Amino acid sequence: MANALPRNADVAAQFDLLADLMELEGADRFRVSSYRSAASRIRETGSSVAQLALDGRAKELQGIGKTIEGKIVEIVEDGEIHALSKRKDVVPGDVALFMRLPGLGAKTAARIWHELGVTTLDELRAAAEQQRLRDLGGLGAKTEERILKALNDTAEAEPFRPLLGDALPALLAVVEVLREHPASDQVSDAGSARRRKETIRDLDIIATASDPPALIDYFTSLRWVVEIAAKGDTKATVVSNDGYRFDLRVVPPESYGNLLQHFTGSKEHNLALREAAVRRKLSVSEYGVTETESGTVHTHATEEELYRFLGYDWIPPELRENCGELEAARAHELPALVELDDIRGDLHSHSTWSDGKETLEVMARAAKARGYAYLAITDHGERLREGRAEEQWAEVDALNERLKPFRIVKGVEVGIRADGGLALGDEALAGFEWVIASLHTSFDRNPTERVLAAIENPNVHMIGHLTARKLNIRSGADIDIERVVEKAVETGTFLEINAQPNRLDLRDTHARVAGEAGVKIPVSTDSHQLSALGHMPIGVAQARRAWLTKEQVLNTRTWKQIERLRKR
DNA sequence: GCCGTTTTCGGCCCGACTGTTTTCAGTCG
Repeated sequence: MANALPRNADVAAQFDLLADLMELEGADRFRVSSYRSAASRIRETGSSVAQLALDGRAKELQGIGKTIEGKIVEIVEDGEIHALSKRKDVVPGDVALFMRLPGLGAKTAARIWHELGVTTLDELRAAAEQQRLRDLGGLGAKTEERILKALNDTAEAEPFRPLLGDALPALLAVVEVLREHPASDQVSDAGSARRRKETIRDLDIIATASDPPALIDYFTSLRWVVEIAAKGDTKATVVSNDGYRFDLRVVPPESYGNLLQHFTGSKEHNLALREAAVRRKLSVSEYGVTETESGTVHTHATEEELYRFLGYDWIPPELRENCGELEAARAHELPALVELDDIRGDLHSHSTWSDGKETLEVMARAAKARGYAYLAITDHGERLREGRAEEQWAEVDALNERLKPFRIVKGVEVGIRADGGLALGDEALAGFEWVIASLHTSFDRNPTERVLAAIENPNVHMIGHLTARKLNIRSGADIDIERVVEKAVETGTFLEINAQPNRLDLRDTHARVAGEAGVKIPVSTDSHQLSALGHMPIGVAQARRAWLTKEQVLNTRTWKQIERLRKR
């Protein structure tokens, strides 16, 4: 196997660090922000940016030009950006960490370093404790306190971000409750949760109201509120008993569109939107759009009006990541994204025949009650040896007779072993109607090669949760998405979006690469219990973030249609 | 350093908050 190329996340980290070090040196702020925006573009790109740079094609990405492409090649060839290696020799290691402390930026960090000679976090703590920071003009007691608090918080820092699948139902429930209050008019979720990003920090709500203080009062007195972090006439922040921070902003109805758009983000989307507007002599803010020359301010009651005023079609929140949606919206070429109602069945689930909590019948009836036409039961192949598969099929046949026209599909999920083989032999697999192959172990052992071998197996219809990542727990196998997608297209193998809240795997960027290449993508829940069937909406949201249409999502079809698309 | 429906040069989002200040720089989202 060839030397693995650096991952996008590692490439991005080098540019972020380079930006930090240059900012500490007082470099031109636009150069610094170029590196930052390149880092974020690299992080959000599905395919290997290192490979793109080697092919001379990284320049095609927004915000990456000749210079940065060259620096990516330096990473591939020498392990590190040359300019970064050079600066690391100049700037003491911890000084860049000063900047990570909240409220402490490059300017202050550089002054602490240069004027006090403080170069480590320990020295910084000592300087704050000994009240030496206030010797610097512009810094006072408050700053010292804040730094000490930040240093203590960092010690127990958890990188944990709540999962969309956990937080979204809570958010939507609060939106619903606020909608029902007599003082409210329009209420919407906003922020990264509205964009259905896989993890979130705060839960944002935007509302208009006939009586804003009444709505704020109601919001802060809901029974699950355990802390009111802030409360004013138009804005409040509360913490719920399950630890989520909810932010409610009540805004004037005439600029509801402007504010909802602003607070939905993303930052990158808004930045690009505003830069494009500036070129046309318009200044966009959360309060409206100002004509720079005349000073005339236009407000918009809806997002549709705002986007139309700026020359765009309305952009679904899931697409607002500055990954081509603005250009597409201007050209009226946005895709018609798949919707939850398009889903006709679930192709990945477990029962008590393996590690599921519910019987086959309970799972099937629940799927039927959701309005599905079919459910693939895909218990682990390791548990269906020695005649147990045939026993399960007899039960399936009997149930199908009773539940028709609903259909339980005779499926199986087989592990891809460390040696690249599958947990069941070809003869056993051939008996199933629907075969999923998934990585469950040894994620570091040639994961791409093993997945490619599974894809080449004529009995395997779909690869489950491609990277096997677990959000907040492990980053998942380092899969060469390009090669996997190419092989999947060639063989007619499907690549799943697994809707489990801590998987969402394919991730959005990988699913987009796969979809563009022509892979059909099933969205499935991998349910091990009844409630998990309810994760379909976040799986569909993930598909929407990947720009997928109904046509590109496999299980918007009847089972008969899927049978015809399935490889032989 | 990037980028172009006024530009291959000369620009580069916008506003709120904070702390330390008498008018603003730095930081943040």
